[in-house]
Amino acid sequence: MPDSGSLSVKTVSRLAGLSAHTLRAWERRYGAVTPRRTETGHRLYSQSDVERLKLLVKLVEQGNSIGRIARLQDEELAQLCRSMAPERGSQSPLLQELERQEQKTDATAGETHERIGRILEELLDAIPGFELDRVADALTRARQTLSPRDFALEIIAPVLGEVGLRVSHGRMGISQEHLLSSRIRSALEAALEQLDRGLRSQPWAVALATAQGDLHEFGSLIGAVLCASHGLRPLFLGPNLPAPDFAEAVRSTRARVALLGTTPLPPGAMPLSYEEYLTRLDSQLPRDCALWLGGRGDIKLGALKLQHEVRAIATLELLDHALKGIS
Amino acid sequence: MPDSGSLSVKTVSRLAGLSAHTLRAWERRYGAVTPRRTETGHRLYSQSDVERLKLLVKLVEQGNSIGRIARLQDEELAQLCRSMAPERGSQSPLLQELERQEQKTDATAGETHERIGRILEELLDAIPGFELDRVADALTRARQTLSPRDFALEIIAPVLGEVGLRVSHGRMGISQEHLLSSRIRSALEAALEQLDRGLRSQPWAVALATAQGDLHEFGSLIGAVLCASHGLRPLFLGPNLPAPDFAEAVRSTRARVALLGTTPLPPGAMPLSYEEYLTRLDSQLPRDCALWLGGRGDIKLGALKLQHEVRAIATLELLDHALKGIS
DNA sequence: GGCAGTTTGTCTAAGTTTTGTCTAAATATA
DNA sequence: TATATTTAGACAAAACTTAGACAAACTGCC
Repeated sequence: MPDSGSLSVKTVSRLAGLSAHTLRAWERRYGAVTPRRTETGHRLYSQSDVERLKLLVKLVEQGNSIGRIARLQDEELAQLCRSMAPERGSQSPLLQELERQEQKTDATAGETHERIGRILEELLDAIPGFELDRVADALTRARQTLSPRDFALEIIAPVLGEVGLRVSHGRMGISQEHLLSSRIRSALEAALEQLDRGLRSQPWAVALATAQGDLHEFGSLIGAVLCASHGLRPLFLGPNLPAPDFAEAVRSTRARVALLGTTPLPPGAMPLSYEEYLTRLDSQLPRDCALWLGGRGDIKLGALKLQHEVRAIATLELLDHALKGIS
Repeated sequence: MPDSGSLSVKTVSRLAGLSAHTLRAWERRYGAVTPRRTETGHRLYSQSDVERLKLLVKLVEQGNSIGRIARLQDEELAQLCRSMAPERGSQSPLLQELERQEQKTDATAGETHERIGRILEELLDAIPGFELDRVADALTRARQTLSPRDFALEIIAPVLGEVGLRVSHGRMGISQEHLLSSRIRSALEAALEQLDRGLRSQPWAVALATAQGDLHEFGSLIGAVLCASHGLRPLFLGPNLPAPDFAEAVRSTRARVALLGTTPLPPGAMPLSYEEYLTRLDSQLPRDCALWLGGRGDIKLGALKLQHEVRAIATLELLDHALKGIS
């Protein structure tokens, strides 16, 4: 029985460093610890009770309120204790930021998943009632807690998928969709800008766009975030870009990859079919620039004779992997 | 709850280095941080709140005014902090102070105009060569030096006008235009979000959108920024919104004004003409909601018999004035 | 330079919540 | 019997809340 010691109130009070009165009050009011009892009602504290109490005392001394932390699990207490530790005085903001990023990554995998689930739920829950505050909060929180890559892949992509479904089933209005899209786009752009600031002076690596008439920009935008996450400086040219302009941009910036986002579109939505668009793009693109197709656009590559080798990358996960390969 | 510390006002005041009074004033007046609350109303600060506050304190000490920086995003703060830092270290505090005073006084009214001119030039100069870094810097600087209203009216609107001219004259490529638009939009959205955070809990005042088929969103977006600057909470629904959805959104949010952004478009660009669109919108809009038309769309109002009184507001300056009237 | 208006830190006042401490009476232990 | 522990409840200090006042400093403007 290593952990079932039988320490009395007085002993524990001395060991943990608080009065017996307080000790009992903490138990009565906040359930800070729940020692075993003798048949006659006397408390029997264990060694781990003492440890827990010591931790609580320490945290309270650091300014936490006992009523708020008393019911936390041991693990949560330990974590809180760790996160309270860095109380170094005047650090440069840069260092602070780095530290914060470290803190982010040190969340364990399991927790991350749970958190992602919560954020997803929160987002999808807040949309129907125009609760933009909650949406904004959830997005901000997600962007602060997760890496840009995870933010894009684990939060934004699923949300967009679900939104698409709901809209097509009539379970979500177009105005709600627009509102959410707008917020999501601005969050993605902020993430992209943030990453991009770290890639200045780097050469442009991947140019992204969608074809003329294709207004679905999110695929490319997430693609750009992924590129930047892998250290490949993206040139996000937005949706609806004519082939000559795409080629010209690639030429001017000497990007190594041209990534065209594609979507299954009804015929006639685009002034040129994907096949026609690709033919033109192919002929005007520099020789040493790779041509990638992202997304699930309906394209018959077989019939085309293109100079560039074309690589089709259907999903964002595959793109993530492909980028890992060339970075 | 990984990041949801339970720090009290007092603790945070000690950690961040400002008085509890000031801390609350910053929250009340500028929304510098928004801690969670207990059921009884006591504030619960998180560790990241503390980080943010430390940053704010530092920036305020360096001469920034809290009212201007309190609502900036965390990253913007970090960036601002970095950009304030450069020549520190070897200088005496006295010299720093003198320098700061110089910097302050040299920003007189007359120079605001000159500064606007410089930023404009910088922007238009950096675009042709894909110098996105300079573009981003200029935009960030503009957004930090100017009020959101001035930023939108004095910088963004003229730039967009000039860009439109250049594109139509073939003096600017479409890819450059897309790149710039994307940055501008994200800057405007950031400004909007920043303002919006100060308007939470306010009722929705103005709903903005453009008609189905009209993809020009900048007018409405700037309009939204103007609304927010005047304390009128905007609901920016984005471009390309069908009339029923517009009306539904207005109904759900009880917005007092529906503002439709319009543009002179070639016939056939929109599935419904403005006249048809307006007729539908008019019939579905709540009675007590005003209907405003922004921009220079070509609309024959005379022939229409609408229930709502329609107010046409051709320019952003006029909109600014109209908003002043109802705020 | 002087003047009106805004910004901002500080403070007061009155009321609520949290929390450590204590009392009283009953029971247990040694 | 003397000492410890139990419960329930009382109490007050400390801390927190909001609303508003106020003056110093800063702003833009003439």
